[in-house]
Amino acid sequence: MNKNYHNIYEIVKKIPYGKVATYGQIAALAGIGRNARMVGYALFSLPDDLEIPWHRVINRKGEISYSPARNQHDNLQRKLLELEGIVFDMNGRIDLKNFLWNE
DNA sequence: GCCATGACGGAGC
DNA sequence: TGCTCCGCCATGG
Repeated sequence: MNKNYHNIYEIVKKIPYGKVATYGQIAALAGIGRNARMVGYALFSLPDDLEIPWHRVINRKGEISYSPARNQHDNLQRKLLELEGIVFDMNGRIDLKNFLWNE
């Protein structure tokens, strides 16, 4: 467990209600810019118990990305986001223009 | 220690 | 926007 990983969690927790952030954005803010993949790794190994809004973290396309292992929870993340007022288009994507978190 | 894999991102087409 | 290729690098076999 690195300090950077800790930063990732801290940053994800800072994402405001009704907003989303991309992996690259999180990585940049955590000081590990190029390691967007590590952000995904970190979140993947994250227990659901903690109060970390992992569902507000998406890929650059504005779509929810998830591991095959989490496949059964695909609608969970989407549902959580919809509850926050985030709208999905017919392709299941989020309008980053309106919902992307600007620090 | 090498090799394959991966919640990704960006450049090029 | 989509697809492909490449770069980055932690993690596991």
